[in-house]
Amino acid sequence: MVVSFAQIRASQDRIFDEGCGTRVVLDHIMSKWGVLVLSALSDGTLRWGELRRQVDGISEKMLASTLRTLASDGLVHRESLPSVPPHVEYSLTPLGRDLMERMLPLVAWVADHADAMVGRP
Amino acid sequence: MVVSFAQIRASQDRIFDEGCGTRVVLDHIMSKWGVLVLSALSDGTLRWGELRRQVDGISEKMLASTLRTLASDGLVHRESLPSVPPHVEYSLTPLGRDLMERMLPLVAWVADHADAMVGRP
DNA sequence: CTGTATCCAATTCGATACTG
DNA sequence: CAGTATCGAATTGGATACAG
Repeated sequence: MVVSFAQIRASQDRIFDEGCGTRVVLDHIMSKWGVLVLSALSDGTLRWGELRRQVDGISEKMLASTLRTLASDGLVHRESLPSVPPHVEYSLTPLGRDLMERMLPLVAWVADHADAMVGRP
Repeated sequence: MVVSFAQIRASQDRIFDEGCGTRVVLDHIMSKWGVLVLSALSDGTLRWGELRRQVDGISEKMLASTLRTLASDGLVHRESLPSVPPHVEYSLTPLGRDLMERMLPLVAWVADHADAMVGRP
């Protein structure tokens, strides 16, 4: 198990340089909306409208853009059912579930400690 | 151990609403530069100039702003040694180390998988 | 060495309106 | 229902210069 940042850096040269894959993916999943969309989907499949309601404050533009990014990263699966009216479902891919196994403990920690942290002098 | 997003949500009402403490802290630590600064500090104390070199691409403005935010959240400790020329050291607080215990596994996962993810069709 | 101040460019983002 | 298109506002961010 990796426990130090030095170990992570050692695993590959220049792994945290600007524009490298690691930085790009970090920007996607650690973005304002990325975390929330991924977290919402970690409970199971959701439709477009359900996602929009669960992720408080997200605009349609940002939801569409976030979903496209996460899907192209292979973290989110989009399934369009051929019906009228349209019915589209979003879910985590196996890769996405693997990621959320690491992310949820972090989100849980923040939820636990946030109120003691904000507004400090 | 919390494993589902539903459990996290259940722990407090409206915990993921816009403007709530959880969202504010998430924005700080999951920000573009927040992750990288915290990661760099997780290896130990660093001076201003060392941080600037280790976090590739960060501007002085963003480094200053990121450090102020993380310090006011109680995650980073700033120690100014009274010498000429000035010598200032930054390190994680116990709270910051606690956080990084959850964040480093996530960063390590991304470093491992990023190159297989970016540039997918 | 460790920052702060200022200006300006780039990007993000939200509201609104509209389509299949 | 599930998006796309467009616009302008707001925010972010970098370069530079400078101060303690």
